[in-house]
Amino acid sequence: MSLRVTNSLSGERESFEPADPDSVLLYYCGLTTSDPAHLGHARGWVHVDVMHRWLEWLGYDVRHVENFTDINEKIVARVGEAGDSEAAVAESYIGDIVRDMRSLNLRRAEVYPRVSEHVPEIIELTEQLLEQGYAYESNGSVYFDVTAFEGYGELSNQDIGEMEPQGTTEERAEKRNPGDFALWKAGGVEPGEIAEHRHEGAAPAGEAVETAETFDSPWGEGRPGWHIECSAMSTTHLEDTIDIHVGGQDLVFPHHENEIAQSEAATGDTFARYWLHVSLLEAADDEKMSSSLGNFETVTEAIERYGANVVRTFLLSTAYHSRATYSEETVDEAESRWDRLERGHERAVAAVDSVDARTKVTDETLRAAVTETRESFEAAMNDDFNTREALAALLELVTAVNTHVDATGEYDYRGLRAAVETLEEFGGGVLGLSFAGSEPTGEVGIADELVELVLDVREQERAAGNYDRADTLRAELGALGVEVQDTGDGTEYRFE
RNA sequence: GCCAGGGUGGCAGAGUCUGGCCGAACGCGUCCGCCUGCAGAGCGGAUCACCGCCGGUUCAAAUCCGGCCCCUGGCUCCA
Repeated sequence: MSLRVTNSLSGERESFEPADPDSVLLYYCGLTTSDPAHLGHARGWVHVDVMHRWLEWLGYDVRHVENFTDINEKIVARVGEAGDSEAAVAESYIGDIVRDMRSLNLRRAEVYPRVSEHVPEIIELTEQLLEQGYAYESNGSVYFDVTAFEGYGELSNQDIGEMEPQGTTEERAEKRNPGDFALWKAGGVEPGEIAEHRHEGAAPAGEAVETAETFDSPWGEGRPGWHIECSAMSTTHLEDTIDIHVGGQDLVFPHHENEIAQSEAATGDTFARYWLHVSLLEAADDEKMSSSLGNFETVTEAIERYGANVVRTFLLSTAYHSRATYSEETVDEAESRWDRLERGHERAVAAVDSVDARTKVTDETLRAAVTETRESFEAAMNDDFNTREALAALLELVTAVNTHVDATGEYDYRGLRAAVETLEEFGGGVLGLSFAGSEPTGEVGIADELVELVLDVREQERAAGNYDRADTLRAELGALGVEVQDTGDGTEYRFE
C-alpha cells in the first residue's frame, strides 16, 4: 500500500511519489518570530512532524526545512517588550519557539533558516526576476508583476482582475497592477506600518523603527518582501523543485500563491509537487486562534497545563486537513484518550515482564488484534496521514491488551511483546508520544520504596477494617500524584 | 461579491475520492452488570444518528448527479 495525499493544487487525493524515489524534500512555512507560539502553530508543527516521521517509517530519507521569519514589521512592533531591537526581539522569540518545539517532542528539521541570513540569496532571486521581466523597480522598491506570470492564481483560484488595490496610497501608486506584491521594499519601517501591531507599553513607534534592520541592495537600502524569503530559502537549502510544501491554510493566498509565481518564474520548473495545507484550529466560540486576535493559548501554557502527550494527542485526534475545535471539552477528551493509551501500554509492559508471561500461552485474539492494528494503522497513515484513525487503531489494541491481561493468570509472552512493540513503534515512533518507562533509567527510585511502605500500612488498616484510615492514605497518595488501585491481584499504583 | 472547506449521535469526530463489509469507527458522556469494603482502573452490555433539505441515478447511496438552505475560513498581519 502506498501513501496518498490531498494536494491543494488539484484539490484531489493523489498517490504520492517523490521526484527521487529514496528521498523527500519537505518545506514548511515557519513562524514569524514576533509572538510566542500558540496552539494553532503547534497543530501545524505536530502534523508536519508526524508526516516527517511517517515518511521516514516508509523508508524515505526526509529533508525537512522550516524557516524563521525574523525580518518583519510585527517584530519591530514588539521592540521594547522582548528586546530592544528588531534582531533582539526575533532572537528572543526564536529561543522560546525552539524550546517549545523540543517540549512538543518534534523531530528536528534539517535546518531552520532565517531571513536575515539569506538576504544575498533574496537579492539574487529578485535580480533574476527583474532580468527575466517578471518584476519591475519603482522608487527603490521591486514588485512582482502578476500579469507577467501565466499561472498566477492557480493554487488559490484567484482572479487577478478581481483583486482590490491594497496597501498605502504610495504603494498603490508604485504598483502596475493591484495584485502585484513587493519583492523588495525601499527604506526601513515607518511608524505607521507598525501601529496596528503594537501592544500597550511597547517602545514608542518612532524609536522602535530606528532598530529595524535594513540591507544594501542594487536598488538602495531596503528590506526583503515577505513572500520571497520562502522561495529563496527553499531553493537554497533544498532544490528548485521540492516534493512537499506544507503550510497553514491561511497562507494559501497570497503567500503560497506568490511563492509559486516567484519560484516558477525564476526557474521555469515546478516549485512544489504537492501542497498540503493544515486547517486552522478554532476556538469553541468558532473563532480561529491567531496571533492577531490574541485569543490563543500559548504552547508553553498548554504544555504546562496538560503535558506534551496530551497536547499531541489532542492535535492528532483530528486529521491535519480537517478543522479542529479547541475547548475544555475537546482537550479533556484527548486527555482520556492518552490516558487510556498510556495505561494500556503500562499494563502490557508489566504483564510481558512478569513471571506470569509464558512461552507456551497463546491468545489468538490478542495476536489477531496486533496484526489488525498494524494493518489499520498503516492504512490510516497512508490515507493522507489520517492520524485520528491511526490513533483509533492503537486504542483498539489497548482493549485487546486489557482483555487479555484481565482474563488470564498466565500471559501470552509473544503476543504481549508484539503489542508493546506496536504501541511503541507507532504511538511512540510515529505519533511521537512518549510512554513512561519506554526509556529505562536503570534506577530504582526511592519513591517506589516509600510508596510501597505506605501501601503496606494501608493494607494493614484494610485488613483490620479501618477503611477510613486506608482511604485517607489513598487520598493523600493521590494528592502526591500516586494513583492507587485495588485489583483482584492486590494493590497496584502508578505515578501520574 | 469572488475563492476554498464544511453540515454525520448528548459532545467530539472518522467514513464521502474508490457505492455494498456503515445494522456508521475510536474516544468522551449517561445507564446497567462483573470485579470491589468503597473508589478507581479494566471488561461486558445498553443508551444515542432516518448521515442539512428536496429530487435523481442504481439491485444497492452518508458515499455518485442536480437544485436549494445554512455555517466557517481566505480575499494581501496570520500556522
